[in-house]
Amino acid sequence: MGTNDGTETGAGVSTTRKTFEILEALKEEEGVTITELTRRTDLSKSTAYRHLATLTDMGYVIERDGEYYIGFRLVEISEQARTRKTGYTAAKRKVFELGQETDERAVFIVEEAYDAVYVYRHGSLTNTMIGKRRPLHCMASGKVILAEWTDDEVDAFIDARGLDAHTDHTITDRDSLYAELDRIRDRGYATNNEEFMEGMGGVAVPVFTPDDELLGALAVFGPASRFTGEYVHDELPDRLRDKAGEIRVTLAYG
Amino acid sequence: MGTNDGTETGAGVSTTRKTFEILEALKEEEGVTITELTRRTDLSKSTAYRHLATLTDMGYVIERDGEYYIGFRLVEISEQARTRKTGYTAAKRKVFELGQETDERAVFIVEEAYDAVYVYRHGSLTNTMIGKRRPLHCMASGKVILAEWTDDEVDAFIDARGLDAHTDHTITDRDSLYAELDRIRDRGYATNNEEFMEGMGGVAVPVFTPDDELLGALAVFGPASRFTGEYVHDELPDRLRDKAGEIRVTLAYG
DNA sequence: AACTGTGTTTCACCATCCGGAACATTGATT
DNA sequence: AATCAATGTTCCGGATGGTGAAACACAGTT
Repeated sequence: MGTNDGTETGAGVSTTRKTFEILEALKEEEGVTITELTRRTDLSKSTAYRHLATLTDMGYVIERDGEYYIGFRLVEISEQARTRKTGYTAAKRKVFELGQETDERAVFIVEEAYDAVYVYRHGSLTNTMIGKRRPLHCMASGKVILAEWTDDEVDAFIDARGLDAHTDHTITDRDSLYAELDRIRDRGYATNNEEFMEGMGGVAVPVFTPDDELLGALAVFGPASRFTGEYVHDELPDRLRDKAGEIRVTLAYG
Repeated sequence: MGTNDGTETGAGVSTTRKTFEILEALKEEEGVTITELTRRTDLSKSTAYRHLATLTDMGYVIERDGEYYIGFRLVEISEQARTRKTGYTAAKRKVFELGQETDERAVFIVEEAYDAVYVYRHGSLTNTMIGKRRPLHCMASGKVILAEWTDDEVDAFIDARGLDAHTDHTITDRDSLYAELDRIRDRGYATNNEEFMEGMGGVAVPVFTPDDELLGALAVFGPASRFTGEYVHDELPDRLRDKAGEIRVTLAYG
């Protein structure tokens, strides 16, 4: 209500915002000292100190040699999101199998608040990526999810988030997106033609529960040079569909 | 300061405590409604409402059909803990290999604030367990970590947390624990003889970085009936040691 | 010994968090 | 339809307690 200038203040508890401002700052670095934190955020030193004291006291933040880290107690809370639906944990195993069998990076992705969120991942050395959020319209997984929505829902998404270009190949207008979604509904799988990042390709299929509720998307991705022809249009979609089906079966029968 | 009765209030930001009281409550259930939350916590309805509004606005909590859930944005933060050290992510892969090769439940465990914390896990259908905390003195993994500590450090742990009995087999006195730790240092691995839960056995080895810093522990566990004889004293320790060594090598050379 | 950069503590002010109660809304029951 | 119960939402005065500036303590450096 009233003027809505610049930064959306949002209603509610501003102290809580400060707390999470600190946690987000701790997330970025390996280990942060108090004064470094005051530099990065616009909190006063005593405020940062008091908040950190509270967080370490509760165990959500760990202090060692004057440096502060995110503690594992937060993992305990956040795991609720990843294990909420039994389908998610079923997908975890399939992601690993996919990664091993195809030798590509494999992920299970879910939509939340109009973002594609990495829930499980396999492949490559680093597995930083989990929890990261990507725009729906320029990911194979995101498009495969959008393809399951009604036109109204897709419209609402476009209105809320827009269709920003990430590369020259990104779909940036409404009609092209609708055409693409139709093609995806036809084929049963989506591809990513360097739409999010130059040189990166991918394939994705939707994952359904036994009662046909959309659970998320299984996807593999890698260098666009390799993701061409029947590999990307036959072999991978088949394999992905198999795994998605296995998740469904797992959910139906123990 | 002053009277320190019952619940340790601790110093700091009490609003933040309320926020996490809510998050912890959301963690327990599949989806919580506001009034249910006020029942479970001793927060007034308007307070709960205001906090939830803030948290959903920031994206840490998701609201659907009047029910509130932990959001994936918390995962993004907490992953910092799990990917902080490259050794952790190296361990992730080895845990999975262990699980597949041995067909037992395999875990990578780390010590934090005198608790054994599950960081990665493989095996069995549910993978709820990640982030969970266990007492150090009655887990194979915990004892293997204690065995790397100095006597003073172990004493401090005992003074702080005690040696509570979880089963008839739990080590509950200081001298027995010291004897056990000596045996572990000798052998290079620890076993769990139904010390945490009746009928459950396990084996663990320490994981070191290239510069001999203790990273955590690799462990497998399962029914005590199967965890006997040379399986638990030769085969599994050998296999675990191999994997721990591979983590070390991975850290040393890409 | 002076100095710079830390972490820690104190303190008075006033922002803002709180809880009760009123209001809105939904859905069930008669 | 109308009543009722249960829940979500908003409002508001009041005091709780979070806040920033500044003082203090401490370490390492020049």
